[in-house]
Amino acid sequence: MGMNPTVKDIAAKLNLSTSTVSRALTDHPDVKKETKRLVLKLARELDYQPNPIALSLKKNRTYILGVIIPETSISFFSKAISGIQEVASKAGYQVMICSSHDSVDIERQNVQTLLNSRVDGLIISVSRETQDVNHLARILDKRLPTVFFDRICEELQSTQVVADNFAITFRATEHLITTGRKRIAYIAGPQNLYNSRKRLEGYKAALQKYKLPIDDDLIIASHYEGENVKTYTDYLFNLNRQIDAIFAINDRTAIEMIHLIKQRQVKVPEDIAVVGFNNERFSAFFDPPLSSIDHPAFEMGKTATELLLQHIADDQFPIQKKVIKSDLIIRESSFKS
Amino acid sequence: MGMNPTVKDIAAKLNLSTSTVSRALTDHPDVKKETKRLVLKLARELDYQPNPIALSLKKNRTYILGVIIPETSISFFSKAISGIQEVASKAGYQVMICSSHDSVDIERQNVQTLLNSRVDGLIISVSRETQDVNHLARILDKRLPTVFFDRICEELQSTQVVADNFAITFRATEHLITTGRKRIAYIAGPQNLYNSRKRLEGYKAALQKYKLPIDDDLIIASHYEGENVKTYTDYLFNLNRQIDAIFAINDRTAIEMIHLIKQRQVKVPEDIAVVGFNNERFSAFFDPPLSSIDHPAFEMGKTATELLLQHIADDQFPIQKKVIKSDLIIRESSFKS
DNA sequence: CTGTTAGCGCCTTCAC
DNA sequence: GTGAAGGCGCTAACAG
Repeated sequence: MGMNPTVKDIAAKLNLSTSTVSRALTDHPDVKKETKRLVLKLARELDYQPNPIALSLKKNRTYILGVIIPETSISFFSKAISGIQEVASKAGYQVMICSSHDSVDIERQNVQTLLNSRVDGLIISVSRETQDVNHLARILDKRLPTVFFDRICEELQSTQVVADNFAITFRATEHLITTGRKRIAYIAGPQNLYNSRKRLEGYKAALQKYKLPIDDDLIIASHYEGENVKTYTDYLFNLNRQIDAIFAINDRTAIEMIHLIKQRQVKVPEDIAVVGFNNERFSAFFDPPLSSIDHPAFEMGKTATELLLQHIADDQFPIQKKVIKSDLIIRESSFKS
Repeated sequence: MGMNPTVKDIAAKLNLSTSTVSRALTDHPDVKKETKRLVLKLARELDYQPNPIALSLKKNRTYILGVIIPETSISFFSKAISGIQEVASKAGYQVMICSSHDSVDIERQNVQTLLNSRVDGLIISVSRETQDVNHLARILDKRLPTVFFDRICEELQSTQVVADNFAITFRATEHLITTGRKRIAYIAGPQNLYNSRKRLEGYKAALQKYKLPIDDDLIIASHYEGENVKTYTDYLFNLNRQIDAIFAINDRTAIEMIHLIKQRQVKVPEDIAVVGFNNERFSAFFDPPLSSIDHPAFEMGKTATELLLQHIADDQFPIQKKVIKSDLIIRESSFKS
């Protein structure tokens, strides 16, 4: 094994004490210029790197941030991770990521794992199953700096970073209404998730504003990644309610629905307008190009991390609720001029 | 701060020495049953968790695996990460991920960062820019267990996990040829990457087998994520070579090309057949559904990690080269029955 | 300016 | 069975 050199090794070769070497290495003023020069020279030659484990033990800080998200391979979260990494690494922090796979049980384990690892702070987006939040409350009790993002827990007093869920679905629904749609189906996410609730509220509020009826039959509570899309689609057509628009909780669902709608010889957007959510990289190239909502994943990750670092630096840093703006991208699936 | 209890704390409360407590906690045989019971009980009450930092310092192992990949948010790599995490966490390892953002300079930093963090092993997929591999050779010199996957370095003597790049492009090209295509354009990845080279070889070999000419004008060396797709497409049409098929290095490029081809009133697959690479989640729902190659990302991540863990457990474990099979998924963009 | 001592939390001889 | 001592690598307080 190419063992790493230690302060002791350097001290021995130079006939110095470890303290002097340590001081020279950390640029302490009380070291003779010549001594410092020698130490630094040898350190470079040996490719000395301070052992972060030893430093952690001493300083009781690991310079590691823990992240708990439902799934690394979901595009929203993988982009958020990019944002988290960017801010963290600039600040000299490492990141340790755990996926809950949308299971509370695994989420509980993740919390335990990261607490055991003595991370300096935590960034969390809760699982789809999370209702009981005791394991999360425990973190806050320990006063470990923590930021929730996207899938937050409203009942927990902590810093949060969310998208403008209500406003953006309101705006997208309004877009459908003002372009002449009247019976707009809504494929909702699981209603225990903060996001999904707020988004559904935005949809309903827009209908109300324009005095359109809220028809519960047209609201489908789906799972996250568009399972059973065929079932929903068949259901909507069998209703015989002459729906003229569909607003889906994610692009995956929207795209599969368009596929199924076209198979029925129904036209998009002429007969049915479709809007998705997430603005996936491919959505612009569909036929027709998919209107969607740009969910600011990268920026949410960045902001969450910035806030977390401030909490770590200052334990008096006040709790914050940050809202990141989403963007409605109108393409041909919802409106053809 | 909710300070974590230590062995010392438990020892003090029980009027025992730290050694005894330590022994009780690690289930050492030389401890009186009653003593052990008391220690375990108190440990549970205080929610004692051993400090992994201290353990690391002692054992000179961190139980952390380092991962260096080009970009967390590219779907292939985010799926590979899932596979890595799955195996690692089952074995009690944490994972520390760094993105090189396809830059050698950042990759060098990543190596340094992870070496400094004293990870127990390393999983690497090199950046697009990586030509000089000194920084990677250094890792092997240190005898740090390391596995390369997908984007490997052929010149480095180390364990590797790759897809059957040659075989699968050969097979896809053969599929195009046997369904009647003769002038097949190929959008290649950067040729310094192992994958891209092997794939291009597979394409050429298939043409040769069927005695079709290799026309360099039809081979375009692109970047990873389909930049300049419009330029390539215009170029191919302006060639006036009557191309009847396109094999693209990724689905993103394939899909955008189909979009552009359709705008020219040219039909897919009747006039031009298209095959992509990666089998993205959306590709089945395009119009027409995209033929693609299923690149076994998750499994490659799993396999790489399993091999790494074996290297860590046994430093005599011999170097391995594993090939994971890809799958050709034929949909309507390449063949309509 | 430099060295000695002590301690971060844990485990592992060695001694009784 | 149990305790005391020492050390993993580093730094900070205390002496000179």
